[in-house]
Amino acid sequence: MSSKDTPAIRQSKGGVQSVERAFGLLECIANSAGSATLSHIAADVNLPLPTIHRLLNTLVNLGVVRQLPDRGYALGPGLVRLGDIAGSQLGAVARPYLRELVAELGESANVATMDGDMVVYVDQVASERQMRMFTEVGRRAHMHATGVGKAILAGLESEQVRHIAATAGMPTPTEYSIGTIEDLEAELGRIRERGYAIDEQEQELGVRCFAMAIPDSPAPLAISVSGPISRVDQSFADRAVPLLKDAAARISAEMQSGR
Amino acid sequence: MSSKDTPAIRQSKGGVQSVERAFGLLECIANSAGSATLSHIAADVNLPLPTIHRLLNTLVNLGVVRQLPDRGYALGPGLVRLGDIAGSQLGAVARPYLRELVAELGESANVATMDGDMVVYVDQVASERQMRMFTEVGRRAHMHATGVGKAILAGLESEQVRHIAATAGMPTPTEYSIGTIEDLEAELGRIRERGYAIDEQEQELGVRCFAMAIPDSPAPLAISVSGPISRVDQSFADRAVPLLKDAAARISAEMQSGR
DNA sequence: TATCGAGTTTCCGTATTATGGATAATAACT
DNA sequence: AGTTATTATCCATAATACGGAAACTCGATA
Repeated sequence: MSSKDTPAIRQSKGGVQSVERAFGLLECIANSAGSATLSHIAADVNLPLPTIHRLLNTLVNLGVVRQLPDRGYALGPGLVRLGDIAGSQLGAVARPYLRELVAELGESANVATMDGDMVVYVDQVASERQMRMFTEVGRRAHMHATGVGKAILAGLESEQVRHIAATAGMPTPTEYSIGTIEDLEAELGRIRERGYAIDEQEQELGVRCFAMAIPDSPAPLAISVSGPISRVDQSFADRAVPLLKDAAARISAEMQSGR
Repeated sequence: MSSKDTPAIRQSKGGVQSVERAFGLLECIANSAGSATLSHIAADVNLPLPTIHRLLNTLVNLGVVRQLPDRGYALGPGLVRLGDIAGSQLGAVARPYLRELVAELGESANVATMDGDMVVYVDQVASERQMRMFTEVGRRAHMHATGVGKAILAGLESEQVRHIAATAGMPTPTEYSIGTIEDLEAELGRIRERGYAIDEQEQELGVRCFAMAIPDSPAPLAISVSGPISRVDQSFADRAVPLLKDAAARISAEMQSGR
């Protein structure tokens, strides 16, 4: 698991050193499932102990890191709050359009963004149906195995796609999931051609999903509608695709205008 | 809305200045719904423009802040990731105990923490039932209107409770919700006496919930089980309360030991 | 229970690093 | 086009974070 890839701490030219280091520590703790001890952290990031200790103290005072009774460090509730707000703000623009989609199509709609090498669902409007698709907000999933993920990947360079697949791996949650880079690239080609992605029971058996990337968004973003294959069929697609396209364009426009 | 309370940026003795400032900026952006412009931020936190600009640049490079086409700043996807991990790590300790609760009681179980003046659900184990309680992980709710919230409030000072109620407000989602500080304090008294909180259709009609705070946890934490009033009745309570109590104690113990 | 050692925390002189006034560039407004 | 408000860049200054060394704490071992 712990690959050599640990990028230590990236020092960009005009950046504030201590801030970059602080987030490096957060990343490090995030990667060490549960808690991380001071020396454990010191082994990952390449910094002297006193420096790490001082930074961590600052973060503890800020509430973004908490120190356990055994002196280990873990991410704190302050981050939950910020992350939650960040997610809702990302999703806020899309929310009304998702509502429209749900109202017109009767199936759940989602927005997701790419973070690192995975997709994170940032908002969802659930359908009123009894049996409905449910995706936890904040949930992370592999890009190649989701509609939104593939839609986003289709907008990236081939090189970047390969890098993502390499670092995140390509597990196959179902027998329909894409398992090789070759298959993925072929699929991305089809997506670029037709303008939207289909998740054909690749994430979960019995679930079909139509997804589309938001063009020119500040952060990579995609929307989708999904539901059981019995309801989400060809005639559903005929209705859904134009609506998705329209929604994506309007969300994009609203994002450009800044507000 | 914009009260004088803006604490600017707290400079604690042994803290790293730039890191504290950086998180001050994040807080500021979080409070300004949507985007915040450079000068808008400068008005809130009391810092010269170049300093803010440099810090923001650093944060943008780190991916925790994104800059919109209109040059406004908003929280970025990096925070979604960190917040998500922070939440799941907080919940990770509780997860196995939640599973036990669900297995024994057949209803959904939750963990929530307090962040600022609201509760945030950090994890949930859903029951297998068709009709089940569903709470989105990461969702925030008012303290006074939820079982977990009231359980946490019952462990705080009266003064702090009043402060929270004042800042967050006391909306009443249902006709059963608590609407005044007086009623809330009386209810908290009852909770302290009996040792657990009941949410009696206060959050959503038809839903009853039993909640208990985790004693001596590093961050305020509470667990709960909830379901439709038809199933979650007195006999359910008789079975649930001892189990809740036991689970809370064991989670507490595990948290103390650090791991 | 005494001794040891890994891991953690505090101290403080140093120079590296962030700082912010001044200025230039850019966008918004009239 | 002229003007103002806002944002971005420079760079000399000293304040700030830095990290070597040493004290301390805790847990393990004899």
